[in-house]
Amino acid sequence: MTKTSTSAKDVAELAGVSRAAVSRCFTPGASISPETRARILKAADTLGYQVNRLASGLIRNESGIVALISAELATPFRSKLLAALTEALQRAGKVALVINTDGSNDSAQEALRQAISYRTDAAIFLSGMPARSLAETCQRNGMRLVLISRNGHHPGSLLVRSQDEEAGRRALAMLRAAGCERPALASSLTGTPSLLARERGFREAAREAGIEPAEARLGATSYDTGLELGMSLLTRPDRPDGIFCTTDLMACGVMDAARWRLGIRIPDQLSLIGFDDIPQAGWEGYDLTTFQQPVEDIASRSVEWLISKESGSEIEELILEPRLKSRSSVKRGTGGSDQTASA
Amino acid sequence: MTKTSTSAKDVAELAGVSRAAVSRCFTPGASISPETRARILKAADTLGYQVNRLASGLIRNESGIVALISAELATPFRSKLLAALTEALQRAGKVALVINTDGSNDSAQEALRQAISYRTDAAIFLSGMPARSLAETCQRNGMRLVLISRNGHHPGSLLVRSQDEEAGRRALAMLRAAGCERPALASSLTGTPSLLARERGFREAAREAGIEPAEARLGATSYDTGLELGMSLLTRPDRPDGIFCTTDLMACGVMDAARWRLGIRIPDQLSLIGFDDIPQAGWEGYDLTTFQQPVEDIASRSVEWLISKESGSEIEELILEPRLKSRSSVKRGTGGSDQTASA
DNA sequence: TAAATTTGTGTAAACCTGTGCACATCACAC
DNA sequence: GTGTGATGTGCACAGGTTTACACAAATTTA
Repeated sequence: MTKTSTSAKDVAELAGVSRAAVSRCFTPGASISPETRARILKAADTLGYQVNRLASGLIRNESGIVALISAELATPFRSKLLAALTEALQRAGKVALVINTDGSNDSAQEALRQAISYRTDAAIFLSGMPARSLAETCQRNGMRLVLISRNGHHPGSLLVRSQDEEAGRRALAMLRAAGCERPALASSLTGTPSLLARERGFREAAREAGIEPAEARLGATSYDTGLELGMSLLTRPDRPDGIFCTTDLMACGVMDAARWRLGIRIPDQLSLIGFDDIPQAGWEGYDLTTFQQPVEDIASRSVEWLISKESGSEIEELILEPRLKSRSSVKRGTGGSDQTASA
Repeated sequence: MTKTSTSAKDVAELAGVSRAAVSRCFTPGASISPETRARILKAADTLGYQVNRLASGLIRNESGIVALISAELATPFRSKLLAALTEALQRAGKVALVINTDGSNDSAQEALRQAISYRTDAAIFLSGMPARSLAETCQRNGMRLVLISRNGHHPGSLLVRSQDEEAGRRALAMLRAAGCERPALASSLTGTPSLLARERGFREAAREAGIEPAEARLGATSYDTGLELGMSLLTRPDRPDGIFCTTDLMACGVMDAARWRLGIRIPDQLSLIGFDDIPQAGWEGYDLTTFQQPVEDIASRSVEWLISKESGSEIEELILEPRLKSRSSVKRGTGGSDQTASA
């Protein structure tokens, strides 16, 4: 009936040692004799004792908790990243506190406050950005910050991103190599930095090639937006014959609009390229050519950075190369090889 | 350069009050005068003070943390549930600690140990089950346990599940009403209790109708398994004309195998029913008839239960009715209405 | 005006752990 | 016998908070 769980004191009494001994028993590398250690472990086992990490974190100033701050957790890409991050954290002996936001910076800021109140060892942002002043407060307190696919750069925090602009350029080159004469661009209105970079790369490469691509930008980064984008672009008089979607989720929507609503054949009449390599991109019906985000790398290297003790490690930006997943949604080139012209 | 963050003591000094006052300032309902409260809030703001919930949880014996224990976080249904749970928890002033497992009971047990070491207020299991003894230890310490779609029942914990068996029965009835003469069952080998119940319902209803349905059970509960299931069932000499898949994810695989590998038309030649109502089931190309799991309900009512102070609340089992989402993957009945025979 | 009540504040103990310091024990060598 | 070093243990404090208790001040009541 006791509301409070068993503490080190109880274990110490049962084992007939001091509280300090049981603390040392669970501290790797502490000086303790094998026999007392065994006696304590036995007592701990019968009592079902687990070290209280709240108290431990309080005194050691290291809670072992890392906050993951994100919006739209149920989205394929986000959930994939979330899974990879939680696994990487667990491998490193940390544990993930997941806080979801509505995507706004205010909401992310509030999430960070939550993280601070739990004295989180670090915070990883998948969405939004905290104000500079709060971020500085965090870092003064020894809390590491990781920003994934964010743009603004707080000194002392790690910035992880893909070569988005480059991918946009490659997408245009691939569409042209596939013989597309009217390439188009489809994106959302969210203004996410990584999406903007992909758009920019595509647009600039087009300009360099002397092409003015059709563009459509609508709503949120979702499948439904993809459907609308498809309808909007593919009912134009000068119908595009190749579309680069800044996200796989939207690409799936575009493909479905083309195939099921307009009867357009993929890739004969329309080539499609996405970004992220979500699981659905590999599904039989889509088989979408896309750029694979190295999710595992992002996760493991982020965690690696934030558990490295030396804050003086110079690396503060991590740019990863997305790997092209070439599938059947892009028409085989006009005899040319798959060489994509680089900038 | 101080490694330790600002504490209530700092705020108290700056505001010229005692540490107790600043504690009362942040405790709703505590007795404090408006002017000192204002002075403290101002001081807290300039110092960027956040109440240390580690220390708070230590003394109040209530950390505000709830553990979510699950495998395969990146799966559409799981991530949907996870998102709903984290949101519901945040609305209730709690915060979610996500621990992922490999699906085994041992792994879940280990996760629960982690939860205990953080003195979590509650633990919600989406996968696996802890041993009875450990579960009892938790409850003795005032930690609530919620088991979602699990079967074994620890007294004192909340069991949340859908009417799976009933849904299986309805699935068979619907296929028959659609004119299917060779209904079949497709499932995974994981032995998840909810999947088994759906299978059982389907099988029993078939037996009662004097039918012996074809069955296929393979591997994990995944899209790829669905592909294999589809190939396995649909290349039989007595090819099924209706399949109930115990999961949407597998149903998508079955549909893709039928449509893209075997050229079978849906629903003319094959009717399909799934379970869960994952987002992809509503996508244009699938438009899958399925049973919608009331994810929001599951989340909000679980959280409601676990924050209710009175552990004497008698309700210990929560059975939710999945809502039928009737879409185009099932052939329109032979003139009959959509009445599904109940047991 | 005195007594009784309310209101707000400070003091100190409690929660549970990690760890510096002092000390006891033991082995060993001289 | 003492000196030296190594090893293991206990004491006591620190870390940041909540809260019971005591008490002073302010307000109401008689």
